Amino acid sequence: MTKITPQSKDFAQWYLDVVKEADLADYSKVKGCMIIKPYGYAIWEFIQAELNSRIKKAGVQNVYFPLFIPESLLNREKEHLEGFAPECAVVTHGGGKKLAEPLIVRPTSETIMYDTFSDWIHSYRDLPLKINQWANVVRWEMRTRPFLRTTEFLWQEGHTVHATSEDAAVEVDRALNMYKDFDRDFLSLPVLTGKKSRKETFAGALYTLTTEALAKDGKVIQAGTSHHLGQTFAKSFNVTFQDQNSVVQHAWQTSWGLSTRIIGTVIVCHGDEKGLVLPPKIAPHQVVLVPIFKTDEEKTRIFDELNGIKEALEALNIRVHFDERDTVTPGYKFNEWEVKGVPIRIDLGPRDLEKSEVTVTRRDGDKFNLPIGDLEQEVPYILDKIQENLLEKATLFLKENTREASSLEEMVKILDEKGGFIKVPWAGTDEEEKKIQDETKATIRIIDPIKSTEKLKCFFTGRETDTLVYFARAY
RNA sequence: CGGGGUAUAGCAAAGUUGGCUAUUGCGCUCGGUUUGGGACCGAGAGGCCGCAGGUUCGAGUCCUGCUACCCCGACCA
Repeated sequence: MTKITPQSKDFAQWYLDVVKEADLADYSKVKGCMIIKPYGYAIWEFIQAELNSRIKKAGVQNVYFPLFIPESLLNREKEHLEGFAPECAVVTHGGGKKLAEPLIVRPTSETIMYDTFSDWIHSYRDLPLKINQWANVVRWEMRTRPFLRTTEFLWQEGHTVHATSEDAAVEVDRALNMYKDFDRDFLSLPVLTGKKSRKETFAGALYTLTTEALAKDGKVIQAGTSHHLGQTFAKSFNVTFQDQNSVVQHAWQTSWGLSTRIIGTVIVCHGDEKGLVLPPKIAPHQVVLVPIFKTDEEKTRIFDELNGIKEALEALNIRVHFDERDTVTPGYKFNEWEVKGVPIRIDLGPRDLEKSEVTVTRRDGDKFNLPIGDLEQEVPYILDKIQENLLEKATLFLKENTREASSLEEMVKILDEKGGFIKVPWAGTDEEEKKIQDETKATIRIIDPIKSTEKLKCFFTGRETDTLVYFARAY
């Protein structure tokens, strides 16, 4: 593994090294597509399971819609089409024959779902409709990186339909807060949340809310989004209902999603010079046991002891892996599990055994000894501590790297030297935002939901404003 | 799609003005010694030198074309 820190200029290389050495994913034969390997997929399964349960608690049901979207359906909503058409994969042949109508491999499922919703929804009694699907989508991106941006990726997409704009807005907020809480509680990731600027809003949406995380190289990454779709799609797809007064109305819709990119986000936010660092809640192995011995007699005693520890910890629902391999040395194992980000390593050798102790190494810091008898009490506590500590460190990093600027020059200076978020008063137009992007590569990541109580001067135009925005360079 | 770069074993590389059986390290297999921070010795297996043409007695090496991938931009979750 290249010995570069996540803060260094070679961050891109460090990232690729971590993905490879931690055995998360491989390249495939198709450019931009990746093979998610067992260790990486296990992480995704923990993310899925937890988020799925939170989605269901919100009264949302799972469904599955087809991979293919008839071209005419995608064309139905103009803004949406313009946003996605350039990056669509299109199937023109099937069964050896040219198709009468090309099929789009879904880049997202609004169009195919909403065409069906128009059949499902007739009355206000059919609302709200809340569904979600776990699926793969394809977007023909020009530049890809494992997890952070791949041609095909996995995600969940939630889609809800409501009778009023207010009801839809509540759902948009709920989804955003679900992501925010999930990121914090489960992934130890603090995120900034707020509205996207018009330029960054989802194609066809009224407005887009987002969660933005800060990577260790000072760049920012969109981790999950929630869109208020207004009645745009409802009008294009005839999603209508009769209200209590027998009046036919267009419905109000939302969509929200979180993808495998979140794994990349965990890597760039928690990783260090030794490799991956996993929050315990998504670690495939929360504890790895490494035996150290010379003689067969020692091996027998140490294996017995470790098997006992494994059983005791597993009874507490802790995911334990006993590394029994005799083909590699303990030193090799130490490094391998560090690269793979395992939260706790427990070593047991003859010296420890004599004192009825084990050597415990925390991936996020200390190494210390513990009496074997204390493990059942201590290990769950240490796992919690690691989960908390990662959040604390990331929160501090986010705080330290969120700065203010009073001019464009000052913003660029900070971005060049340190990166991070730059909080500024803003009254610019879409064109002025584009101009800043062209000159500085920074975009408005979020508009602060909290308005200033006093009048401020826009850092770029000098115009009066009460709006604050966060600029950053993003992935 | 623009700019730059690279294609030699699973991975990383060397290969001189064209010359003999294509080399080295890591990894892999077998045997032995090891084992508290990526062990050591010995013996092996593994190659369409990216693809297609051309020049030549002779091409990994020179020429032409193609393709793929990587990096930097534009596009994006």
